[in-house]
Amino acid sequence: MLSLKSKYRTHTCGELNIANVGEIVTLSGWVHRKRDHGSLLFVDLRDNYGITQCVFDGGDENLEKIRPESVIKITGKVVARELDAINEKIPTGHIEVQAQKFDVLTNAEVLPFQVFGDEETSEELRYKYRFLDLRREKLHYNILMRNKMMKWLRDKMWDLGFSEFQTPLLTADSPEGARSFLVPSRLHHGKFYALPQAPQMFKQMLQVAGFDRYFQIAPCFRDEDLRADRLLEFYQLDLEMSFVDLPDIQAVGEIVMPELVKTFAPDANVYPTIPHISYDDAMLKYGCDKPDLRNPILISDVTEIFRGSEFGIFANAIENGAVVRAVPAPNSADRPRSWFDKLGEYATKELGLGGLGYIVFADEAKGPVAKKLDAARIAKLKDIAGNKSSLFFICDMVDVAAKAAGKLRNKLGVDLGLVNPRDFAFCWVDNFPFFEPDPERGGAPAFTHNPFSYPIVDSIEELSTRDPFTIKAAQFDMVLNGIEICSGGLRNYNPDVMKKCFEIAGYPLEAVEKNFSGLYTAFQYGAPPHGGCAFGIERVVSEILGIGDSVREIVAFPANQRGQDLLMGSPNEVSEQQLRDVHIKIREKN
RNA sequence: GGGGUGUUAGCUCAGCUGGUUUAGAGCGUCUGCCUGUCACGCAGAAGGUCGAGGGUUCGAGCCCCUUACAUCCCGCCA
Repeated sequence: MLSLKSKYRTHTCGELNIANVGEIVTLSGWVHRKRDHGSLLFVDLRDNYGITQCVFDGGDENLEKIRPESVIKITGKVVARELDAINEKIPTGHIEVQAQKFDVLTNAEVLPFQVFGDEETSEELRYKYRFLDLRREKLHYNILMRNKMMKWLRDKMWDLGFSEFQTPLLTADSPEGARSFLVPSRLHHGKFYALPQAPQMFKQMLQVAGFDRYFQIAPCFRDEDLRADRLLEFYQLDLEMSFVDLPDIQAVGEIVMPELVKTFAPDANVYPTIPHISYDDAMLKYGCDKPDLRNPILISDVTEIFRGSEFGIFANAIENGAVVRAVPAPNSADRPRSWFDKLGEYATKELGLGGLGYIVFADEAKGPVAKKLDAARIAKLKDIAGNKSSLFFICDMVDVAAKAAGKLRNKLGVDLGLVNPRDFAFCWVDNFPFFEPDPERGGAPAFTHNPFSYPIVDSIEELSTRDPFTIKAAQFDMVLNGIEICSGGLRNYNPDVMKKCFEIAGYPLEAVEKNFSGLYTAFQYGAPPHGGCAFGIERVVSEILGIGDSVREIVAFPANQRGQDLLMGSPNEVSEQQLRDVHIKIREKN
């Protein structure tokens, strides 16, 4: 490693210990904290590597005036602390530097918020002064951990035999998926580049070019509204492989992801197996396509139990095509009435349901729903719930009921303390439908995922003749603790199959050539069967660091929720000349 | 595009049913004191258009309307 010594320091603020006692050292760093005792003054000096206490015996008027976060250089002698003065909280706590002289390198103004401590501050202020925010212990640590994980992932991919590539950032807009960021072209009047939503077509092209195994830690851009778990620009561990089947691709995730978690979260309890769950099963049992397997609650379909029952609201709705989903709440029978009322309020307010029926199984079945049901039906429901538990019912059309049940399942998991945050449960979700009904086109088939994935059929004949809604995609997601961390699959590398798929999805044949011309052309000249996937770096890293959804906590310079960078002032206006150069005229706001 | 929540000192927040004179607290800042602190301590001071505008009222930080901004969610998206 390159030496950290310079004219500013002989050591860092994190390395001095009892072995250095007696040495004359020079340290440089930020004034983390001052404790002024008059003619005795303590300064905690901080740099990237740690904190060292420096003592000024006799005081110093100039130093007393130095504000926190000023940068100073101190020279002095390392001395052992008295036994009762040792600070076990920091690695340098057995020594201190008896300062002999100091220089102020730069002064700090009064701070907009404190670097020391962990007082909460608004995002607005934190982003405006991100350089201060990044000095704070937690964020500084997060960023460094992210660095380490990136290197680990890169090394791992090399070790697994992948080659690393870079692909263009100024590329062509493609019609699928999210909205692209556009960059106007100066040389080509009225034309635009698009920033890639993912290097999808390039990585497939590299397969056609015969590179066999590709990876890239790729920047991706999507011009969509933001959330806590979404960024305008984010990174994917993107990979693609030739001559593979689904398990060959998934093997990468099976090897890399659990090991990454174990390496960087030594206290983690990583579940030993990674189950495969079909999309249909996930929607039924977990009420979403990204189940959190740490939560033991399983949703059941109880439509048949309520069909023809005395509970008229449900029975009638079932006759009109609704389903009933049951969400058990283990060991909740002795919860007070208010607990159930609050969940009812959650169901109507947050989930938009008409109400939330439930039965409490405390030896007897209790609640308004139970009164309307006969003993046989009650017994079946009790089998699902278990004694000392309660069972919540959601009755609606299948999609609505499934999703609402999923949200209730998540809420119950948290409320009942069933989810351990240091557990890490991976799963694969697969067997996605290839087509879904498009309501805007009268329920005609449309691509469910992207048009790149391969339909699971044996022949073009089968593709042509089968009910399109029964066809599954060679496509999978990897899910960690209820977070979708990866999406991938086998690609549609066969031009004839591709054309047929577009035809079923209602596109004219020319659309294939127009929208995917590069790739479509490439496939005319011998394309290997190939597939791959991409892991969302920020999501994985934030989950490992235990900061959950808030993906911006591991990005050094994130945009705020409105896509602005308050520190650099982006997006900003440009000069008339710059607009002219790229042939742009700003429209009136409409 | 829609909805929830919020906006009071530099920061984090309290402020009751609309009525205690000068709107409070902690942290920070400034001044003074302090030789063993490590969230140092003690004494004092400065610091507020209560987001903005309008309305109701004898009286508004508090109620109503408009608006701006922030944040979270839905749509959208990975």
